[in-house]
Amino acid sequence: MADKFRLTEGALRLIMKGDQIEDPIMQVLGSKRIASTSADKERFRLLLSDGKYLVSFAMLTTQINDKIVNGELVDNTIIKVKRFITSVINSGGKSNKRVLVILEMETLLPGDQTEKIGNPEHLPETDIDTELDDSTTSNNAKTNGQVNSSSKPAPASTNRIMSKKSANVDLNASLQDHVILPISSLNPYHNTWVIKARVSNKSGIRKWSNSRGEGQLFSMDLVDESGEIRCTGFRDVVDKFYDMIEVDKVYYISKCVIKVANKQFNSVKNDYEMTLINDTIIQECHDADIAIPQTKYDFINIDKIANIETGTIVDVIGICKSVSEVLTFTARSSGRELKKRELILVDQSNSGISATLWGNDAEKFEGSSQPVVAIKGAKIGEFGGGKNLNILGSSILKINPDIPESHRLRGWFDNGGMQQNVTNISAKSSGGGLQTPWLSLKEAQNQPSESVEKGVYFQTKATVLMFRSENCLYKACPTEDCKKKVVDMENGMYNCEKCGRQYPNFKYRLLGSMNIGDWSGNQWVSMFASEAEKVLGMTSEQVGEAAEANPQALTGITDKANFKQFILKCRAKTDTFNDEVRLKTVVIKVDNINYKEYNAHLISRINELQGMNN
DNA sequence: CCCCCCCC
Repeated sequence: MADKFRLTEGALRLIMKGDQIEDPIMQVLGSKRIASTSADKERFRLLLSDGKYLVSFAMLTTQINDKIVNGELVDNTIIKVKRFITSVINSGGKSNKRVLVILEMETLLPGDQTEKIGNPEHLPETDIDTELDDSTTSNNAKTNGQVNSSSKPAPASTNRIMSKKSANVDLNASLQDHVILPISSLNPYHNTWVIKARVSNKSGIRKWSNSRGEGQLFSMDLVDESGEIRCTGFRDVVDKFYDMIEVDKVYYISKCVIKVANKQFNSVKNDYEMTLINDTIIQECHDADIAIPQTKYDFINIDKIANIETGTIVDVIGICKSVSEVLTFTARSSGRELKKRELILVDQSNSGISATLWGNDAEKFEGSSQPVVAIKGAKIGEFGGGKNLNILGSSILKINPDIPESHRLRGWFDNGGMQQNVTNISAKSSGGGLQTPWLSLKEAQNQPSESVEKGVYFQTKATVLMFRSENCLYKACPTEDCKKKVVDMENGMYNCEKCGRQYPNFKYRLLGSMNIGDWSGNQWVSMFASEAEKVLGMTSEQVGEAAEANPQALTGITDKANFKQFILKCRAKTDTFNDEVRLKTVVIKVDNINYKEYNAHLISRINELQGMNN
């Protein structure tokens, strides 16, 4: 039986000299797992025989590890080696070794149907060419591809992406002929490696300026079958590599610096990250290799997000059930003009969440067809007790990706999911749409610090004890939605620093501050114009006009608010001012007391206190 | 060496 498959005697001697042999037939005489770092994907070493010689420095590329794992390569198995590379490695100052890596193979005869053929002996070391290749020199160069082209060396002249400044590297060098290491095996202690990775995401070029200097940077996410890694280039390296990198393309990459990733800022699943340097070599890989995966997701159902901490980075897939227009507004904190678009994503957990796209992402998005939206690396945010998602610059957003989860969702949505009532976990006030809880002022003041750091929402029936008249009115920018205080230029013009221009007019706006009391205590609270107007029973404009006519009138107006009672929806949040932490309470909504509702609440509380609710 | 991703 084994006669049918004559081993290619002597093949290993040629191979270990760096030659290529077409489809040599060999016998596996043993295999073992290579001890590796914890982060490493497992690798297997083979004892190979060509019938005459034995080589123990043979490995499988990790893509075909399953052949060992599933028992296909038991001892004595006869294989045809269809694609392989050899490479000289020098690890840790010891003598050089040439290793043989099998990239593609076919089992000709299972090991249990034959036995060891011949009496092979270890290939003498003198027969192994361990001359260190100059930098990245290809072993194929020695045979010029004539013996065999099965490893498909790219013509040296074409499609080469290489840093011009790395001219010291042999331009005939092709990284593809090197041992390709899995991304998961990269670590800071080993710097001679080549990876083959798909660029799954690429940032824009960002400039920074801080106390330590300024510069520019860009980053990209690299992924292979073993894992992923974030890769960043700084300053002039940006100019060198930025344009040549295209998302979704596969590259051979070598000579980067590997350092420990700062997990605080890097959600890519790798303990390390890499930095592009001047010596870095990047070469595009042209043979489409399906073993290099597309984006890796770790999807979480939308309903689960309700219970995940704000700030966490997650992967989410959902149907874009609805989408807002692009909204433009000015950030109160930074004064910057922002653009956003909000999507409602729903999934089979019958939950929905608001996902916000920013800037360019917001403008580009087209969601009218209710597509599947997959997001890798969205950041969980919180507003009014509900959770939402922010699509960051580092997030990967894909529309209708061709992945099973996407097809499953489509099927669900188009066959009934569309009509399902979903729980919107972005709804204001925590607990998924529950009404704002009733707390007394004293209870609100005694909330645990971790709660008030995030903000506690509550409502209470309170009496206005004193509405402050000082500074309750200001002259605001007349532009719609810009509420910034303007500076009177004393020449009939009013300057808005936020809008950066002057206007001949302004708008009066109220800014309410009052002391309120309920049965438990009292509290200073502030509120914006819309709510202050409800308390005073006048519009900002009316108050402004009255004060302009007679400044003395202002105290009369604010005094009228005293002893009025309202249902106040508030947010209590800690605020640090001059190193002092204090509780800041903002009235979000002022409502007149609906006695029917309020009495129902009181009755419910009484029943609760009497233990009659259950 | 960045590390911002914003708003109600």
